[in-house]
Amino acid sequence: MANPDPHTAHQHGSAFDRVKTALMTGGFKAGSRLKADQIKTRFGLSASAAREILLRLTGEGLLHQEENRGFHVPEVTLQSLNDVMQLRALLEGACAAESIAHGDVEWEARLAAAHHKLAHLEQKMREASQLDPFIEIWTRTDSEFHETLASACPSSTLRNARQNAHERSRMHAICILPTYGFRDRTVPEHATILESALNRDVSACQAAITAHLESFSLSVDVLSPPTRHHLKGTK
Amino acid sequence: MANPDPHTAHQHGSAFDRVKTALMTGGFKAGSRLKADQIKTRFGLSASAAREILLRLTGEGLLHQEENRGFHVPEVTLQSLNDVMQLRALLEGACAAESIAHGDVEWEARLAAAHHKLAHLEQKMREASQLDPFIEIWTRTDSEFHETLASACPSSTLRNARQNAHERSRMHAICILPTYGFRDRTVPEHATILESALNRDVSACQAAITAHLESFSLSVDVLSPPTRHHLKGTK
DNA sequence: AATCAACAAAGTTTCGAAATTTTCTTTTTT
DNA sequence: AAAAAAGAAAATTTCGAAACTTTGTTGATT
Repeated sequence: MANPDPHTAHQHGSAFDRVKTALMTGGFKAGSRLKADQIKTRFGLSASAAREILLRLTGEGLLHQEENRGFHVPEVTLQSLNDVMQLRALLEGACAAESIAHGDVEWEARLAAAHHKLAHLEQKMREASQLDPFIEIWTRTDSEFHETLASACPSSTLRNARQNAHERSRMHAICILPTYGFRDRTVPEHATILESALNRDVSACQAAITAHLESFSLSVDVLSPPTRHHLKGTK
Repeated sequence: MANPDPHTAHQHGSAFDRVKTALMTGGFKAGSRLKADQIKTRFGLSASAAREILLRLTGEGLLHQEENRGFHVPEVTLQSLNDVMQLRALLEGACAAESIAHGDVEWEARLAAAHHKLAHLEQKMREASQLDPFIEIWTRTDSEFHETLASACPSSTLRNARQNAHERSRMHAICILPTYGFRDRTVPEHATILESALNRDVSACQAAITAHLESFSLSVDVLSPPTRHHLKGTK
C-alpha cells in the first residue's frame, strides 16, 4: 500500500491519530475547507476511510461539518478562543477539585514529577532564542502535566470532557497564539497550580487554573488586536 | 425506497434524528450491542448510512465503540449516572451564571413562559395515576426549560457542551430511573431554579440546579439499591 | 469426558464506483 | 455591459459488495 506523504504517513498510530495529530499541530489552516481528496492522498487512505476519520473528528468538536459542503477546520477568533478557554477552565477546575479530594500520595508524586519535567523544559525555553524547535515536546509535556493533575478524579466522564476541551484549546492556541501559548509567565503559573494542588487548596488551585487559561486570551489581545494573517485561511 | 419499520420510519427529521430519538427514549436496552443490520432494517438504511449515524452518536458520547466489535449502548450504573449528573450540574450551573449575567428582560420572559408550561404539566402529572403517557411530552418540556435557562449564555461552546450533557443524562434517566426522573419534588425544584434565576442570584441558582440533579441519583439509591433488571441487557 | 484445533457462521470494516449536490464557467438575454 | 440561465466540472454523499475479524460450533485428540 502506498504512502504518498512520507512526512506524515510512516508515523506510528492509527490513521485517525495521524490526522488528529496533524490537526492539533497546525497542519491545516483555521477556517479552511478540508477536502476529502486532500486527506485521501496526503495520508494514503480510501475515500470512505478518510470520511470516517473526518466524521469522528467532527464528533469530538475538532471539525465542523456543513451538509453537502464537507468539513471545515473551525474558524478561530478571539471570541472562540475565550469560549473554549472558559469551558476548559471550568472542566480543569472541576477535575482538579476532585483530584485534590481523592488523590493519594502516589498522585502527588506523579504530579510533582510531571511538573518537574515541565519546569525543566520551560526553563530551557526561557533561555533559548528560538522557541519553534521546543513547541512539539512542550505541547506534550504540558498536556501530561494537566492530565496528571486531573488523573485522580474518579469520574472518567469528567476526565474525558476535560481532555476534549484541552485538545480543542490546543488547536486554537496553535492557530492564534504567537508562540503557541508559551510565555515567560507560564512558568510561575504552572508552579502556582502545582503548589496549591499539593497544599490541597481547592479554591486557590482553581483560581490558578483560571488565571493560567485567561492569560492566553490576553496575550492575543495585546500582541495582535483585530485580525491576524493566520485567520483568513481559504482565499 | 422501503420503510421497513412503519412505527419509526415515517417520522419527520433526518435518519440521524430518528435513531437518536429512539436512543433517547429508551428504544435500545442499556449495555446492549447495536448491530448494524438491526439499525439497517429497522430504519430502512443502507449499511454505510447506518454506520455513519452510529459513528456520529459515538462522537456525541451517546454510544461506545469497540474496535471490530461494533457499537454498544453505554452501560448504565449508579456510578455513571452520578458522573453524568455531576458533569451536567457543572455545565448547567455555568450556563445559568452566564445567562443571569447577560440575559435581558426578554430572556426572563421566555424563562417564565417555559416554566409556566412545565409547572402546568407537572401539576397534572402529580394528580394523574399513570405517569407513562406524560413522559414524552414532559421530557421535551423539561428540556426546553433548561435550554431556555441557558439560552442567554453568550458562549455557544458552553451551551453546546451543556446540551450534550443534558442528552446523556436523559439517556441515563430513561434507563435507570423508575419514573424516568419525574417525582413530586421535581415541581418545587424547578420553581426554586426559576425564582433564583429571576432574582439574578447566581449562587442560589447553581445550588438549586445541583440539588435538582443530585436528587436523581438519590431516587435510584432508595428505590433499587444494588442491581436492577434493566442493567444486565445483553445476556 | 475435557481440551484444543479446525471449520463455519455472523458481524464489522473497508473499498471503489455510482448518484447527488454544489460550484464554477460559459452562453444567452435584456 | 450586467444579469440570468444553462451547462460543465468538482466535490460530497450514498451504495452494495468484497475483505477481514470475531464468535460459535463441530470434530479430533489426550
